Amino acid sequence: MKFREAKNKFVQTWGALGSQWGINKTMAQIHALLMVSHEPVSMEDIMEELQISRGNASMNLRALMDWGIVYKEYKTGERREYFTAEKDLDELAVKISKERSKREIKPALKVLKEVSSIEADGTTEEKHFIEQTTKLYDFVLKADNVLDKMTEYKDNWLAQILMKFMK
Amino acid sequence: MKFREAKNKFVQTWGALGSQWGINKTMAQIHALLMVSHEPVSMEDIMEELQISRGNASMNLRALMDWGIVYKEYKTGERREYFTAEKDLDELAVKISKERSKREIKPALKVLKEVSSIEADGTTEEKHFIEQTTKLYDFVLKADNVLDKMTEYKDNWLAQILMKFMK
DNA sequence: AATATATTTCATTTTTTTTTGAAAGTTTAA
DNA sequence: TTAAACTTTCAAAAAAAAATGAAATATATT
Repeated sequence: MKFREAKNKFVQTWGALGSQWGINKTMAQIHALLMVSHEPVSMEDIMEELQISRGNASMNLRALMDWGIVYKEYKTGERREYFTAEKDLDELAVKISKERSKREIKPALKVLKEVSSIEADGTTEEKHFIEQTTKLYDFVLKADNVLDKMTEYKDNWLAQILMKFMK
Repeated sequence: MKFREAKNKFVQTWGALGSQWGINKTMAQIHALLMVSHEPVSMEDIMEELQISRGNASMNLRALMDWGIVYKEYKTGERREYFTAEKDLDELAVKISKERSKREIKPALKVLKEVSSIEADGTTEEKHFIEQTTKLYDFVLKADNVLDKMTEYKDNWLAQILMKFMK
């Protein structure tokens, strides 16, 4: 396999993986492209490589920057904007975790709290509903916290030991 | 908030959360419905509650069973089939993790291995590509393993300590 | 200020994903 | 074997999501 082929395969695979996890294909592909680029890439280059429109490139780059995993760069003497991806994978994981927690998990937790707090009228049906949604709330909260701590302490000694332990 | 309203809100929220994570809305809604039902539910009931077609219900129930998080049950003397969800949340998490790993992470790892194994020709561009995809491979592999171990030992002493530590 | 270069926005189109529903298939029982 | 009760399948339709492209906007240069 040659470089061009490998690069293309990587971009396609990363795009497909994104789709499966609820991230739009092009957004994941742009990210993939920037991740393996050794120097900043212009919007023109991205459009060319991925064969996508200007509007599409613009919108997905904006989304990636909102996620905090792609940065804009300016080259002196050039008007054109360039882009780079966060290349530190620990940092990338932290940012993705934080964003997904903020955008999706936290709001879901709020709803779980609400619906598990209704007054029980005594029927088995309602009691079971409350019990189950309460358990779910506790579980999701715990998972969210573990993830938070794992990313927070990603490179301190405790985490290192834990990681080794778990290998 | 009354029971009916709360139940509906929960089902809608779970459906939306599913969408955001690449699981089709109806599939997540059926799962939500079964999770909070104190007794087995028939396909007829699911169609009625979620206002969906027979084909849709059938296909998504099949998918949920393929994931191993919904079970079929037979009531003696009845021909109709009933369904229940896995209600143990630890077990649920384990099954979802395992399936996603098998279906999505493992194949992605295979590709990462491939593309990071091309012959470098010496250009900075190619060297950077190989370096970055290799790092990504190692990272994804490590994350996949940590998740695997976490779910495997979910209720043994070591995990308990780790969990406490991380709280 | 006028021009040139570049980016963003968003109504419309295209693509992808999901849903429907009716025919085919299966199972149980008389 | 036939019929009744129920489930699955899948081509077609509908809905949802993503992409396009041209006008509007922004920014730098002369």
